Amino acid sequence: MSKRLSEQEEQRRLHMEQLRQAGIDPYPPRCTRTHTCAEALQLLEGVDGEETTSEVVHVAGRMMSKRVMGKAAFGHIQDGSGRLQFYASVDNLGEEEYHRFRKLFDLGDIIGVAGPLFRTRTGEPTVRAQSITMLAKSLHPLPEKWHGLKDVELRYRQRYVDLIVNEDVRQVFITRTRIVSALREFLDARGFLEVETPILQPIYGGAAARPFITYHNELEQQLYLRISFELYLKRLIVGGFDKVYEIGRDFRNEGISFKHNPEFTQLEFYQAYADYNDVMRLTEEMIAYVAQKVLGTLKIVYGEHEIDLTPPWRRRELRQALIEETGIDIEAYPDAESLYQAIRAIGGNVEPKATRGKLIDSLISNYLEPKLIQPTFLIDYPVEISPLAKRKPGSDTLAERFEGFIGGMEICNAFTELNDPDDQEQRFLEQGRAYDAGDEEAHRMDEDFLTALSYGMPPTGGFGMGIDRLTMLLTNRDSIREVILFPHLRPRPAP
RNA sequence: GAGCCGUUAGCUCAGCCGGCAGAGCACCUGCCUUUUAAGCAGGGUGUCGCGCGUUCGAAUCGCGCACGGCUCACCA
Repeated sequence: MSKRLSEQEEQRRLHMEQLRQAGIDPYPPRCTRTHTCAEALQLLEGVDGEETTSEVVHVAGRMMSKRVMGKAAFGHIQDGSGRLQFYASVDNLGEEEYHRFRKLFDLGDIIGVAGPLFRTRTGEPTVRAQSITMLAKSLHPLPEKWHGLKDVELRYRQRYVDLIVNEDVRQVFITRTRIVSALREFLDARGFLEVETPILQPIYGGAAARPFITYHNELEQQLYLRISFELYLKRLIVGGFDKVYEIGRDFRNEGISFKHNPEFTQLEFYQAYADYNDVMRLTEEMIAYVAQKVLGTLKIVYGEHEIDLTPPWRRRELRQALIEETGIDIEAYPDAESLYQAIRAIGGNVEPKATRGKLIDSLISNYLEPKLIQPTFLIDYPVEISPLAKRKPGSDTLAERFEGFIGGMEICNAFTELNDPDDQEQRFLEQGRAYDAGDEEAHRMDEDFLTALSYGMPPTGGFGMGIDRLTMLLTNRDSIREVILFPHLRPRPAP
């Protein structure tokens, strides 16, 4: 511990030492707490004037302010329920305890305050402290009380400090938890069974992404962190669970951006005897339910937009939407080369060696996605970029797939699941050829999954949604890092 | 991966056509028994991200590096 301490850190360590010399443990094992700050405030509800309640409350929390006026002082403590003012004075505490508080208790310390409640002459509910105890000494000064902590890097690296001083950040993460709860409520109420499937998988699949690779020593086996839950949840549909869902973490070894984190939280659900039309209806109902439950409204503000989540949402055929927005009819360009030329002709900047599927995807993300502010389902995607979706009846080229967009972001992806094992095998083989041709994100062959399908999977509708992005929408945040408690950053450089 | 911007006190930020390191909050000393961004008087506590260079002299100019942010690429 040769780390240089700042003046303020030295000061706090000195205060801690002085407490010890006075026989006070700066980190006592137990404390007395009878009320949270919010519960204490409730006690004064309906009590008029400066009347003092006779009941003594023991509250505890982090000291966030301290205003000393000679022989008396005010301060606030903050716990998980809120803030509460306390009043300390020589009269109530006695000389020794008052001066100990005044000199040795610093902003940020976790303290306990006990005493009756009263209102100050400005009406603020306040604990008249009969005792103030140290519960945990804080050895670092808190960020500035008025501007809070703004440095984005510090906010992410030391999220706990961010949470202490930035109330709006706290609220975002409380909202996030409520969103997840509301999703569970919605699905549980409809008979969905929540399950847990492997995170370590021998073959990754269910999405197009590069995986994280790891290794099990005992099994002498290479394993992948899952990029989706899809293939395992479908095995459960084969097994006879007609409605299943999972909420958990996916891992994709890809770039980081305002809407991408290497690990992110996904909801997937699968419903037997349903198709993508059923799933669309369920989706808009589910999002509306969550917004109503968490925000109390279906009209949300996202950046400069007001978004109305009221069902039904607009359905647009992907092909038609692309014609409207780019003039390009993808059906007229059956191969990568001709589509590439068409995109170049409208001034698009695309990779020359991209596959046709990737070209279509870049059209979607460059020309459609940013414009899809109000909730919209883009429906009927090309089969070649939908290797797990069932073909649309009467079409060789389209699959029964939709993606939901809100606020210019892709929120979810769903389809009528492909349950024909032979067709699925052919799709895997095509994907395998793409992989061999250099597409690292092409889907891998999964024999075990094919075996499962060959036992017979009922017609099924499936759905996947990024919960982080949904949280961004419902909390009006413009970066995924603002809704992930501990986003990934490069290691802090050595000092 | 590329371009642009940023990194100065514990925090929020000035200073940047080279010339003594600054403010507010926080902190320290003193005063103050109903304050709440308490107040009054005094005190600057610093590896100006790191390294190299230019210069009589670098927080300031140049180059390199690190970390972060934004945009783009990538992410069906």
